[in-house]
Amino acid sequence: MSRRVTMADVAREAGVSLMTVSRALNDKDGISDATRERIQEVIVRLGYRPSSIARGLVTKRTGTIGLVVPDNSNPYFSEVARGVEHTAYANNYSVFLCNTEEDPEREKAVLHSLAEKYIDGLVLCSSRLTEEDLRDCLKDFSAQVLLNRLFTSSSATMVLAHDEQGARLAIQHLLERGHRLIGNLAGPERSYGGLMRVQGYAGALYDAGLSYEPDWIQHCAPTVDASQQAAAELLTRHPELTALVCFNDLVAVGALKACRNLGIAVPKDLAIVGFDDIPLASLVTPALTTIHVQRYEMGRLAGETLMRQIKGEKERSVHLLPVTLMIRDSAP
Amino acid sequence: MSRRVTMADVAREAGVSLMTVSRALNDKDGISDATRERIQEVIVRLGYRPSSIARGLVTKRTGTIGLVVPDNSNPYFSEVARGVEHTAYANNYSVFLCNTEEDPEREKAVLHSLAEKYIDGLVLCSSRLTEEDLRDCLKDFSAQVLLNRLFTSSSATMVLAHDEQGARLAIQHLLERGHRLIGNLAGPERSYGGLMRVQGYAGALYDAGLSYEPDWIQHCAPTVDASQQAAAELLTRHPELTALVCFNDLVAVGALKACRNLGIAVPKDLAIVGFDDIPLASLVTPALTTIHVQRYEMGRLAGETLMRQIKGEKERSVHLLPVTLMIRDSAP
DNA sequence: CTGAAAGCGCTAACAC
DNA sequence: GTGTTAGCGCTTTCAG
Repeated sequence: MSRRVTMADVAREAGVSLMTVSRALNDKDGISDATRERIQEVIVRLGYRPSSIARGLVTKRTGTIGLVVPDNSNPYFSEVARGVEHTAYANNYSVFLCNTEEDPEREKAVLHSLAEKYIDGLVLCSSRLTEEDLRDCLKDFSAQVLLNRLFTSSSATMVLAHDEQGARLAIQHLLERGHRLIGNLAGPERSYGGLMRVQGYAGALYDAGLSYEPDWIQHCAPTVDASQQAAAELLTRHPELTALVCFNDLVAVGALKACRNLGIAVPKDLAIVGFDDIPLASLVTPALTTIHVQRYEMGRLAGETLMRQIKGEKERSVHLLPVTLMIRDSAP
Repeated sequence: MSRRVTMADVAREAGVSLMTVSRALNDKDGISDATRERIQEVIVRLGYRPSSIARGLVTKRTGTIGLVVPDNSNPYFSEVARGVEHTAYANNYSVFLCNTEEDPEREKAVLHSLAEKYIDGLVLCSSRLTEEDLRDCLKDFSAQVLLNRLFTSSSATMVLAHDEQGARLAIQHLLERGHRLIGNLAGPERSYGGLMRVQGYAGALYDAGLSYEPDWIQHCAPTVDASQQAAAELLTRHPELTALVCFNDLVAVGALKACRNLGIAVPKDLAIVGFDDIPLASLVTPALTTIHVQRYEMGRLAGETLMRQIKGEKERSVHLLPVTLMIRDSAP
């Protein structure tokens, strides 16, 4: 590829000045229809592409945003990402996708790299950073939206699923079906969402005048394998449990597998409720009763919110997305 | 956020010239350790971030690549994306992620937008464009890797899964188990991978001295719902079939559901083989026998290949990734 | 070892 | 309607 064609080439070829080309490009007025068309023709003929790099240098706007997620191959985040990307595209923005792989060092690294790219805004998902590190990193960005994490010591805009409410819905559903001994496969110990979900579990039981054994709560990594083992331990330790709420659907599937091994029939012997409603949830057997989280909508909302922020509008700081109970076969 | 700190600020504060700061930044020599450290200190103190925009304008290298996929929420592509992003990160590159949503117009639009961003390279997945449109779009990029599509009239580098071989493995497995009447839920009619998979199906049967009815091949959209309906039609039309190979795992899951409705026992009455081995495959009941495609590795390889291309190395043009048969319960 | 000058491709501000 | 000048923040080239 030889030298790329520049605005100067177009100007020369069309017999006008740089400014006139620039105006034609940006649909500004103060230019006759004739020249506009002539320039347009030259642009097409030469295959000219304006350089958003050069433009960005002068306008201080790059037309790009950053999206940082723990792992794009996790269906939860890939769906969020699609929502963000969709909104960005609709607003003529491009998005940098970065995976942190749950590694705080890597998270800092990608945030620094995004800062050097002079992105116009940032959507940050579920950060592993301490509040201090986070504050330090975020100061490089003028527009930002935090997902799934409440960041108390900042005025950053946040978009959250109503995790606590979701857990409450799950418990209420089980209580209505007569369950009183409800275990909790609670996922990672230090996840903000996980914490809220445990809070909803405890709160719903408390409100019903019931209590739970701390030992009914078992943490585990949010994967099928880790959960399968954790579920086996929990259910062996507490065979009296008649129901299990799970951190998310993957964990619930692990529990399902554990039950199959232990000869526990779901939902007859044990009811299981998941969380998130990823596509998998409706495809396993028995299909999972779970809490539906609007992941695409979450990404979309984060994107829209960010776009408004970039345009300089004031934003309210917390958006709480409602969740709903999906009743399927694992806890009918 | 006030004005961002620039190299000039650092230079002034450190009492040196712009050039010296630039040299310190880029680890060039011709600068004493003392000044280097002093500059480093000032950089940290001021929170200076070099502008990759300004740098890009002069160096013609932006440190960014583009990744275009049909749909990032599809587990196939989200995994490919993770592979690409991982390699990019390891090479200090950032990735623009774009979804085309299978829309050729949108695909052209994102490619144009990426061209204006002056990305250093492009990974393009499974294009819907005609060869002519594609050639036209690709000429804006100096380094490029095409995924899952053979582009005959170009010297572009390509990374492909061995789709035909995969289909052959599936058929051979079924033949070994005595199946002779094998249907094909063949997915979208105009997908390159789909075409190759049908070719493998036909080829393997032909090589075994067997034939198949054209009517045993039924196309459908690659979703669970579309496939469920298509499978029901096919199996009703041809109850003699004893096995079914499917375009991908989602289609296979649709077939599984159709069988459940029709009272067909899998694998006893009908064996089913999927394709891709997405996480879902091992989690449904019965677990899917399927063809494993190394999606992450595909992304990684595409990324590595692109990086070498960017560095100016000559690349061989076609990388064919091997696939393997995963025997599970749907066709033991 | 360090600095001054020029320029990357574009737009903002002001002429004509 | 259109052109001229200056400059965005950096690196390259050439002097010292």
